[in-house]
Amino acid sequence: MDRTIVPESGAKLRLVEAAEELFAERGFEAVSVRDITKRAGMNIASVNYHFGSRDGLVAGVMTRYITPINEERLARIEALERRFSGKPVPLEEILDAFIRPLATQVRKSEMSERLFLKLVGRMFGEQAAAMPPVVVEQFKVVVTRFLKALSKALPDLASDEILWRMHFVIGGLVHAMAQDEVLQRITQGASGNPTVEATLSRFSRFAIAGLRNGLNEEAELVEEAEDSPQATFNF
Amino acid sequence: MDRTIVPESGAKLRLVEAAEELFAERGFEAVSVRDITKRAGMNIASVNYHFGSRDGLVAGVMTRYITPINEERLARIEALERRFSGKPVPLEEILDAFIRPLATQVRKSEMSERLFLKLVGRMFGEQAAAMPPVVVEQFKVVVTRFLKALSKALPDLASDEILWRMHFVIGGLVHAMAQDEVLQRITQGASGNPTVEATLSRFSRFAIAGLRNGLNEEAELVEEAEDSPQATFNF
DNA sequence: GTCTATAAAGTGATAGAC
DNA sequence: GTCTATCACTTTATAGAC
Repeated sequence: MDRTIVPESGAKLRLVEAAEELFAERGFEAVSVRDITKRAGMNIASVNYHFGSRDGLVAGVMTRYITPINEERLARIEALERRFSGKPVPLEEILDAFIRPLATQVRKSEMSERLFLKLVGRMFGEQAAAMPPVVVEQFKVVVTRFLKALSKALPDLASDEILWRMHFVIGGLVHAMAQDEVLQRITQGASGNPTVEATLSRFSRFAIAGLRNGLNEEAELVEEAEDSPQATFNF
Repeated sequence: MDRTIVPESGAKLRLVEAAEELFAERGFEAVSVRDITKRAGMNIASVNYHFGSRDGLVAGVMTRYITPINEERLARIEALERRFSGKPVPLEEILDAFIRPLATQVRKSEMSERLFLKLVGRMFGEQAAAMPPVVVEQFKVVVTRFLKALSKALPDLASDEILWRMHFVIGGLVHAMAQDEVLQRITQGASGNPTVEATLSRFSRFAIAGLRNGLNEEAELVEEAEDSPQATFNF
């Protein structure tokens, strides 16, 4: 049995590609080994032979795109930090380093844009339980690195506020990726049919405004916003 | 068999309550009828007797909280439109009408805050396929109504831009609700242990900034000061 | 309404022939 | 590496006794 999780060619690749499509369409839980082997045109036993178990295949699918995305994120943020040598990296650049790798990998992928984004969206939206430990660990590294950069770019924000805002950003990103057909259905196509780049760019502008909220405005407003966050919305 | 989907008391309620907890913890797909009846301390056949099928129970769980939330949203936006009689309702008020009902229902619920938010978050995050048609229809009404209000509040934004921004808002909201433990784990508790109200309030400020991005902020602030005397909302 | 027993179909995994 | 056949188990649903 091949030890590599994600192969470049052969039977493993065929299985991974069939699984990706099905997982994107129906979710990780709702697809059986039989569904996958049937679509791949392979034998039922092949999943266990090549991946050890169904979970092994799930891990392979998760790793295949998430790893390059996170590696590109790290490479970009490191390049930015070198370029700005100690000084804070502008917020726009940080967010670009976080989001652009999605577009990069979409282009590399042979899946349709729509399916690719659904797949990546599901990896976060659904249980992280199936995520292989390696990927989870890599994620921690990425998040930690980006939070540190954000802290320098937004020095007037409390660190827990940055944490929460980044959490909201990731949520919007995941949702925008995975749930596009919901938007289409509710609005009967009024959202147009934009490219992935256009949507990600639209999202970036939205997210930057949210991250920067309360800064760069009147000083009074900043004070107010940070003093009593709860009183703002008196539930 | 009782025809009401969500009962006030008795066997149906016990099943719904057990199901809610399990769905919140593990997701709608990963829980079996056996799991539910076991936790409810009831017989395996009771789900089919009381709800016709597993899907009937899922529909009951979905309806139980989403319906009141959407009804409260509609009541609030209608009240606002009456109060502002034709003039645009301020953005802060619109978003408040959309988000506050979540806090209202959390308080009414007997579940823990954490579990309740995970449950509601999952209803959107996971497939809307299981959502009963009545609820889907109600959702369309809510979204349409709020988009119209947003268009009046943000007259300089193209309608498809408003659509997308609202989509990002809902995504951040869902993610913030359903995935709190991810945030906790990655950051080892640095996000604090805020109340639901505090989190929703934090999110509101983030979302309003994103929605308003690119518009003339000074003009907005002046208008806001004149239009809404209750300046407790310092967005 | 509640229970037992069971049907009918699906699940992941594997032994062993080729 | 690929295949068949099958195991052991779980799933939802239901018929029928009480």
